[in-house]
Amino acid sequence: MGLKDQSTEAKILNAAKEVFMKFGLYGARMQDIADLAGINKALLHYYFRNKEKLFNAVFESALEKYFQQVTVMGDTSMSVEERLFKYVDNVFDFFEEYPQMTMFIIKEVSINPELFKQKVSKLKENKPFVVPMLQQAIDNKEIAEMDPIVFIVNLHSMCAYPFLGAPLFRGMMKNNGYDWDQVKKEKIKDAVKEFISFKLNRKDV
Amino acid sequence: MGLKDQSTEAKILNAAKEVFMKFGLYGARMQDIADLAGINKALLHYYFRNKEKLFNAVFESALEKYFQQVTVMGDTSMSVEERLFKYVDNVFDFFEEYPQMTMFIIKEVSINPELFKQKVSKLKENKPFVVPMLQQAIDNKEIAEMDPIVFIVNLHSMCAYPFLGAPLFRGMMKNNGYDWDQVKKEKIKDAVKEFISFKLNRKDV
DNA sequence: ACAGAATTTAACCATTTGGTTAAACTATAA
DNA sequence: TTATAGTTTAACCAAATGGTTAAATTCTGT
Repeated sequence: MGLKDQSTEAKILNAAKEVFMKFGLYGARMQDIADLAGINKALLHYYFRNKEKLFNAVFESALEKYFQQVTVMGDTSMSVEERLFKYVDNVFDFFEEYPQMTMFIIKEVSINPELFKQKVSKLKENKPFVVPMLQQAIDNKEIAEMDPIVFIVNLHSMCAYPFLGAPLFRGMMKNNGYDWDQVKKEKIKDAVKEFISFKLNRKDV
Repeated sequence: MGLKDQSTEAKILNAAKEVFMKFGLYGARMQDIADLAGINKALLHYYFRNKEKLFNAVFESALEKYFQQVTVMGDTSMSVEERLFKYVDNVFDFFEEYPQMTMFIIKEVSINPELFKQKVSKLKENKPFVVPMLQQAIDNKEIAEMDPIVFIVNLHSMCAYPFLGAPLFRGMMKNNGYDWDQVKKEKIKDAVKEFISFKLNRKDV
């Protein structure tokens, strides 16, 4: 590609991201993407030969961003608890910025599981995943006994679902006089951290 | 409608449910629904005049089933903890049977928030929602102090996300030699119940 | 048996959709 | 200036898609 053509290609990718995330591969319309990018269809096909290629570009970028931000946990100088707190902060920041991305990835992988096999393999390789860190801390008696997989899934659930289910929660709470996005921002994260402390420090097993 | 024509209409609805849940309103193809139901397009339009009407039938039925099963909690003869355990059992059963339904409802409401306003109002009216029960138990000092909304959202997150994110979890765990659906079935529910006990019984606040 | 309703089908139709083409415009480097 | 590569557009095209029509078949009660 050229040098200063940042603009048009970026506009296309941003528009495509928005439309694909909302409607998925089959539901998305190339015309809508072109309109949103402020160009016409032919130019769209000039940059990305077809729908599939454009979708792949969007999906890969989404997946990369997702795994990049959702596996970061601070450095080894911190305690396990601090690192998990940091992890939660990262996950929340990510969902705040890209609330639809998780849903998008899940949906598309669910429709076409091949996507996962093809795209994720290369990403996960060199990532310091959370589970080994926990297992090591457990072995060292730094933290309480637990199943690290179950724990990390619980943790991730408590972070992710408030954003995924936001359209429902918003509707349900509005009727009861609550503002869901307010509750989410102010209270959920604290509750998650409380859960972490509980699980790491409990003495009985 | 007729009397014994259960069959065709039911076949259509089942097929439509499957296709709409997978691809959403815009992504779904009427031809695919007809094929899956084993009939042709014209018959499809004979039963449901158009795509929108068919979608509404599916969506309403999904929403109804969802709220029906996800608000049931056993009777008042049980303790709060028992009722919440029962609630978790119900939620798990529901997700086991209709793993895609939550995602479907969230997605469609997210695309068209009007859907929620229109369809949910009538359903939520006469349902004994979880929050008031908790608030009352807190007031009576039966259970520990807590924010019932945050609690119920945490709880629901821990139940729902393992099913919603299953396509991702499956992929990620398979590489590490775990079987996600096994883990989910055997361990997650127990962890959720443990969480309930922790929150209800803790003395420090 | 038979009239009328419900059910089913094949053949169509108009619009939408993904994609192409060829021509025009713009920057740029020699 | 001018040849060249990169960029943009309007006009098209074939296939897919939602939807219709009219005729044929099956079911129903009388």
